[in-house]
Amino acid sequence: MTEKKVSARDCLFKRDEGSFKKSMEIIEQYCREHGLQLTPVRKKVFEFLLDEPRGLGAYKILDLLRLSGFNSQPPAAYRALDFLVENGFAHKVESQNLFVACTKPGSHHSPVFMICKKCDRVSETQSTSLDANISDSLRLSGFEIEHAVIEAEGICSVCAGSG
Amino acid sequence: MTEKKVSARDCLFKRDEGSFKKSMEIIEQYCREHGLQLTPVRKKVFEFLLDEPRGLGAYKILDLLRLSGFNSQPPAAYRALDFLVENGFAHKVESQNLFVACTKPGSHHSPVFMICKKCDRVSETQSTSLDANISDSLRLSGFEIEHAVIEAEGICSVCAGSG
DNA sequence: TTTTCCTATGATATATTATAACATTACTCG
DNA sequence: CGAGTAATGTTATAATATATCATAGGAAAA
Repeated sequence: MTEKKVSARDCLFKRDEGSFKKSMEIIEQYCREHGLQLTPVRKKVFEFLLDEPRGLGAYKILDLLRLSGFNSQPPAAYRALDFLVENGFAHKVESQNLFVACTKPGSHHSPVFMICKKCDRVSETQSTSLDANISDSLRLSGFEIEHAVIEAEGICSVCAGSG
Repeated sequence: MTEKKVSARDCLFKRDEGSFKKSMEIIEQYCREHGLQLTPVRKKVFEFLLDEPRGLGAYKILDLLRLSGFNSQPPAAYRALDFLVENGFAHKVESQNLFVACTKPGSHHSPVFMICKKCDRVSETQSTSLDANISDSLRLSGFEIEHAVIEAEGICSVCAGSG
């Protein structure tokens, strides 16, 4: 109950510089190709998200923007987030009111999240079979899915192993 | 785009008095058997939820409580909702910040919701196979699920049929 | 019965999350 | 240039949720 949380810094796997850079390059290219403006604020917010595997709340992002020299108000953060989410560069984790970088930016999909209660890390899986399963199940009942929110809370493999 | 929404009142299937009464009786019995206090506020809130298949926000519930003669403040509504959710009598729909009565009160489970964008109706399914599927998929990746949020947005069969 | 304890509620304040509305800037394109 | 547009700035406020301390009321212990 009073067990101490594993901080992101302590956590075993660390987002390597390689994948970070790659994500940024992917969305830069995607924006060029689709005529989207990856403005400084938007790019910065995406960087924040890439750098924080536990996800970030909108107001935390606002703080970070200000620390980075932007003199922003709440709408600025939400607008940047709207842009990133609409274009498939980020997701909102509904059960936590928190935003994460997409691991497969630019592809529109209904992601599946695993949220670890110990280290707070949010992992996204591209669970095609899972999606298909849900779609099929609900479609049987006559429901036409446009978007699915699937968020599992529990203990990630790293924390389970170390606990 | 500008299509008019189907109001709950117009909607085809209507919660019949029978199931309403049954749900209330079920939780009354459950509370008796488990030594839980189904106080007036808690009971009233459950009634509100039973009566609104589109779900209710906490502050809407607060309004209804006041209309019913309770002189309540926000914590009163949230406490009643906490009680109902903790004991499996209601659920929170995370993607909508909204609460619904459970269709299988008293059984702890991870429900699956279908939220219709046209009529706003929230339907709960007891998708055991679906749950199992998700659990299996994620467990394969070493994640131990404690709770799953599964919420599908789309068009329900009634609205699809009439549209 | 009086005291104690626990649960629920009352009451006040404030935190957190999110959006509305209108003004301004800056760039493109005719 | 001038009009149109996309993005951002700015102010205000809405909507959702919780912390904290006070009070009440009933059951159980003394």
